[in-house]
Amino acid sequence: MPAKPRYQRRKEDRPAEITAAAMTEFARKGYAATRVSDVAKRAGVSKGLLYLYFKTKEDLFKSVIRSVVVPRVAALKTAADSSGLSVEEFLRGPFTELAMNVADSDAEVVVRLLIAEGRKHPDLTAYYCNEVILEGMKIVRGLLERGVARGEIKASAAQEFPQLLFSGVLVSTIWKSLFDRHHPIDNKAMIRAHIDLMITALKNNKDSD
Amino acid sequence: MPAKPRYQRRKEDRPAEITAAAMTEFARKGYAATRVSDVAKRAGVSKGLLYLYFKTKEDLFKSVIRSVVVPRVAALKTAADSSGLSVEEFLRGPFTELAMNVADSDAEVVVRLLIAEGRKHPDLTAYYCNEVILEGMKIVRGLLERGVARGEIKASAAQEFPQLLFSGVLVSTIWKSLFDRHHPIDNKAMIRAHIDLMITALKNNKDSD
DNA sequence: TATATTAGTGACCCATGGGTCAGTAAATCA
DNA sequence: TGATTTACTGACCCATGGGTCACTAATATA
Repeated sequence: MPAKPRYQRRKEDRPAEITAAAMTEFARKGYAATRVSDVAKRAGVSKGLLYLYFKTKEDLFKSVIRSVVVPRVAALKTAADSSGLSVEEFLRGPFTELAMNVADSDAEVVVRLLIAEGRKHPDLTAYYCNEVILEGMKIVRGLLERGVARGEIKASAAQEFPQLLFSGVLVSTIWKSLFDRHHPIDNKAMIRAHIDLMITALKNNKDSD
Repeated sequence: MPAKPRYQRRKEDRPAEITAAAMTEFARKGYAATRVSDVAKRAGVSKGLLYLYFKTKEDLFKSVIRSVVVPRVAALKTAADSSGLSVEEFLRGPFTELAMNVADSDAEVVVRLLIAEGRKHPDLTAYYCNEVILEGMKIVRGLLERGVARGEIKASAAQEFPQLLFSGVLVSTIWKSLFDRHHPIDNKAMIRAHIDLMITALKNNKDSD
């Protein structure tokens, strides 16, 4: 009777499994405080194997970021394309959905990691800036301009700074990661409140009273 | 002729000087990547002396945070007390001033450090949450309630989530630290834009059109 | 069943950097 | 002008953890 093999060779699945394990560890302890050996252990793999698939720890970090960001960007683009929607419909529909999703998923960790470690990885930050931030801004800006043209909303500085539309999610993310244990709040309600405020602001001229 | 002394004993000034040096180093490289010896060198002091005034590296970190936070909280309280101001006057006056100040000073670094390292220092985070965040929220909430009572603004979810008023500064801080080199923006204009939007939202009911 | 290939292992190397402490010299005091 | 105190130095210690590599064994092939 042959003893069961000590391990199986699963070349295809290893990178994804290791990336997922790294995600978990980074989320718990941050980048610097996470040991590569812990990631390996969580992935059920030796440290040596990890270094077969990832050249360095930084490489692993980048892989974690991309694994979360790439599908999210795709989702945003899809949402933006499905739109004969009005500004309000878009913001209350797909936009809210995305915001909620970011607020309680892996993406939350990525936002935190990027803020924390971004400056040490300039090429990663550049990638993120172009592929996520500027892309997101372009979509929202386009939406707002169309809304103004259609007379749904008034012109405002939100067109110049569409990133402000995302500020609610940002607050929610940071709150969740830092203060929620000390002072828990209803994050989804807060995100909804922010979108409400923004919609009200967009519909009304700032000179009105 | 006596050679000039190799060093002077300056017990009073050392802690502040070391804290300032640490602030600079942490700002450049983050907490984990900063070597205690680098801080000492910048402060013009030996590593041994640093450990005479600060028990651990973490201790030093806490000192940095407090050194920036404490005077800022005082400023906010003062601003809040000087107020027969209307909501709009307060937001366009002292509040804007504080926001601008945070956006281009040491405070920016502290915000980043707290987001990055906060979870590893729970007692520091608790302190910050209570002394800064909840305090700031209380002030803004009080202001909003008074504004509603006086009929200056409409009731809104901003009363439940006054932290949303600060979301513009947060976006600005993070933008500056991560994306400004890739895609520079006028941060002060953005902060002003955010306050404009908020004021418009506060003055108008969300059912209006 | 022998041979070749390569996924996978884990003991090891060593640079790094937080923290210590025996000693030094600047100020203070008698 | 010694004697005492203590702010200050810097060489040292050693735990930590990123990264390597000689080896092992699971699969593929003939």
